[in-house]
Amino acid sequence: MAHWLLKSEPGKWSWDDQVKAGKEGTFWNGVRNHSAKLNLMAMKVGEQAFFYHSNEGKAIVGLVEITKPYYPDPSDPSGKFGMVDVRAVKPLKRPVTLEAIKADERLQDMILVKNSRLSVQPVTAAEWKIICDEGGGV
DNA sequence: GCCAACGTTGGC
DNA sequence: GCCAACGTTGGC
Repeated sequence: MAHWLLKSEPGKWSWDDQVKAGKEGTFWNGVRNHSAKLNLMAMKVGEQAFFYHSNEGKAIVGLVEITKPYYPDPSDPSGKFGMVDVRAVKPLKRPVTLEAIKADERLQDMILVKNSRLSVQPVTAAEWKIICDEGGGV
């Protein structure tokens, strides 16, 4: 089972917004980057992803689950990009900050560290576990 | 098909 | 608010 990391600016779409979207979840749109698109396409229903706040907060704050696989994004005029649906699973007890990730030598290979601009990223099983532990357990 | 110019993202 | 990194666009 693959794991992922989704970034959002809390001013546009925050963890609280995601929680309010409830069990049904909602679409994760706005991706306009081919690397990110490939990652979206690889996602399967039931897989989990970290929810990361960029710019403000700069921390992983919660876990979401994919509820619908890749489908076209109607807000994209080019028709090239798509989206998935996600629902909030649970918040981390303690958010894991970018600072903490950068300070952990085991996490230096994370794309978040190496290519901070990619908005949809894969996370390895090892990284997933370390961050879950760091965040107070799942 | 190359590459310069431009726009956007996101950390600081 | 600044600027570096990256992607995309468009002229040639």
